[in-house]
Amino acid sequence: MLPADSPLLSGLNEAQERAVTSEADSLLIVAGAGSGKTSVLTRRIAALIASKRSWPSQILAITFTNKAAGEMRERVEALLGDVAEGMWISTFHSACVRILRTEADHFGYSKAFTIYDSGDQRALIKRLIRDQGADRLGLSPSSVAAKMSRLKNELVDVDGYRSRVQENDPNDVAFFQIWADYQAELLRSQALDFDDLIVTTVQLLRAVPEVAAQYRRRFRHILVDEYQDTNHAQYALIRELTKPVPPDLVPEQAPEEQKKKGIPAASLTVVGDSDQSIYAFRGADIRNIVEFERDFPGAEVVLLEQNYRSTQNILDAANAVISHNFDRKAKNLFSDQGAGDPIIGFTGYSQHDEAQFVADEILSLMDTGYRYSDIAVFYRTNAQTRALEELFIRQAVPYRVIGGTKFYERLEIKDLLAYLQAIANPADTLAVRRILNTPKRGIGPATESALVAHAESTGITLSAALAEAEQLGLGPKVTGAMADLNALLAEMRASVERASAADILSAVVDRTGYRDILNRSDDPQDLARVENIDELIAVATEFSRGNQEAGLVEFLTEVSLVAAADELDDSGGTVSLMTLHTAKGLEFDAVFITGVEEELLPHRMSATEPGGLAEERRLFYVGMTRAKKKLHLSLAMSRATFGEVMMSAPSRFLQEIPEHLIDWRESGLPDPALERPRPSLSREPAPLPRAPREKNTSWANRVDTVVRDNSELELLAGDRIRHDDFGEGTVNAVTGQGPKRVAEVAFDEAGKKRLLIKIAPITKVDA
DNA sequence: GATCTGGTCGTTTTT
DNA sequence: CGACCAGATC
Repeated sequence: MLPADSPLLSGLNEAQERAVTSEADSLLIVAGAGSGKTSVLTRRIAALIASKRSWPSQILAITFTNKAAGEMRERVEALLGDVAEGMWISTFHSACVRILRTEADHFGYSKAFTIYDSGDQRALIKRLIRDQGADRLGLSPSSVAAKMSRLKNELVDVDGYRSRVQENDPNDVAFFQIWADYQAELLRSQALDFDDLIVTTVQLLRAVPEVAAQYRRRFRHILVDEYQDTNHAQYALIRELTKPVPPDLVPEQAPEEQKKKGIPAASLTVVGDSDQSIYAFRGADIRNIVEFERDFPGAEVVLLEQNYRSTQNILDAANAVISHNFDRKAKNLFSDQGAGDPIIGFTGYSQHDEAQFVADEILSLMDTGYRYSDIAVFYRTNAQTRALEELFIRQAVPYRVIGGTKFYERLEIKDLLAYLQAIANPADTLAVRRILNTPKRGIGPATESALVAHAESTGITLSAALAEAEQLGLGPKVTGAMADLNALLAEMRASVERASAADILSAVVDRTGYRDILNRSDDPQDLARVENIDELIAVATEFSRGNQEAGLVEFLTEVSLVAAADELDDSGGTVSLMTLHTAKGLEFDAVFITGVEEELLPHRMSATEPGGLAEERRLFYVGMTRAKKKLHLSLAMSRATFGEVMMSAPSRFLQEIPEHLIDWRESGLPDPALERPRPSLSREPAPLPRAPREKNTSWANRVDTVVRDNSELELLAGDRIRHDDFGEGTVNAVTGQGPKRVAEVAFDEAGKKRLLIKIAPITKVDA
């Protein structure tokens, strides 16, 4: 028991206090958006330790991202000091990797197994499809990957699927064969894909009772965040870990009483909100949370409804939207922060116009004391970043795209990581294949085939075949190239035990000449690649410094499992751009949700899926509830996709928000004759965009195809300039250096803008 | 074996 | 419109 005046309880409301102190064996915390869930979870962990109900090492907490795990650890440490040392706080995937590396010999894998990301997976499946000639059947890598993933999430493995194959469906037969080959290849390469990490852990716990007993005995308190987004395999994992240990499996060194009576099941706390379930497409099963009380009889349920994040206007709008999902438990978030500002709505003519609105609003937020890092822009699909980025660059809005084309997916990064993987795990066929001729050393497809054939016929790994390259009887040049590569790999492997990941990486970059080759290139893209390589080395150096005892394998694990949200950098002065999915669990003072249009949000693809519309609505709800003070909803009347301009209609979700909560803004009209858009579908037509304010010339944001370079243009505060789109204005200030010089201009009609001078379509006007 | 080019295809969402 | 791939050419 905690004393009533414990600092762990200070400032909590009654429900939160119950959630922190409950001693129930199973506890479900239904935590509405912004209800202080993270705080409750960290205090609950701290309370378990402070009240001596648990040692830190007996705690396993599962979070959705590595970043959330890191923050939770810090907060527990802030409450208790470094007793938090032995706790496991991590994502499902990281926890599984940790178990699997420790127990590798129980399932025939090396501790240094490779984790294949979706790119690796795709490449492998593609090769297998081609080998089988199954491409003509309409089997695409993505469809095969999706089907495999779906089955794995349901804990169906290749053997289990064998009896379910539709023999009269050639498609299914081919799929089965590809899947079987895929798993065989992964085993041969000592590799696991993302889904395998969970599945294999479940299988391990089920197959080896001694191992299961060991973890059940260790983890006495298990806490799972974002429980509404767990899939069946993750659910099964939790179930396995929360089973009691029978007396005969209690280890020798355990206390007498445990050996006599066995060890009871661990306590389980799950936190979730079915209104925020947005991952059904990757197997998340909302039933896991809905049926928690049935699965864990006697469970205590705590409902957190008070919101500490947003103003009441934002909550009213969000509540109104989500209430249109039937089949949900009624829940109404409330706040004591007052109504706050109205939500701002905007209808643009194009995505460029919409982007201009976002940029303008960001600028005016900055004037009222916001920092860039307080602001986020959300969208449904990654493709929507283009228009935003284009404009942000031109108008010098510092931004960062979270997720998107991930750093670790870039060609040069994948290449170098493949070296590291091949060094750590010589069996990794995919990695060895990738580096065979990267950088170019004259080992082409023919040589590769010969090498693979040699490996397969003699039953050795591709790495081992490389060491026997002279037996292939190829030309001296190719043979020499293979011998050189082999020597490099052998030398690096010999150093794995003593050298850090950063040292090995640097050695690879130097010895392969990878950087030198890029430096000699005249392609400007290659310059960026060199920078990426240096950044990778910096990441590795930082990792090695922060984790003294960790080596190459640990580094590779870390980079394999980074989540999009992990990239978030809240110290930096940048606006964050991300998908609505990535936004889950985050909060910002000011939020922009863009592209609130039919076909986009809800996305057209969701229309055909059962429950698709409801999930899109939850997605919109998640986005809205990220905002603390300012919420902006914007759309474009037309949107160019595939180079074709399509008209778009306002999202039906806008209809669901009470009119008085939104203050609609209006873009300048390019053509007064043009009918104004009405963000309303049927029912009462909402009196949306009102009459235009003053004449506003800021609509068009045409991409300038003329190569412009104003680097030499000298500008000073007070100068008058003319801009192709915005007309004339006065320069208020010039900041920045060289190509990054920025002019702050007050335009006579278009208002205040920031412009990247180098590329701005401006000329000086004589006063 | 490397590079170029024309054609195809595609956009949900992610660990 | 642009990324990516397969086949043709040097």
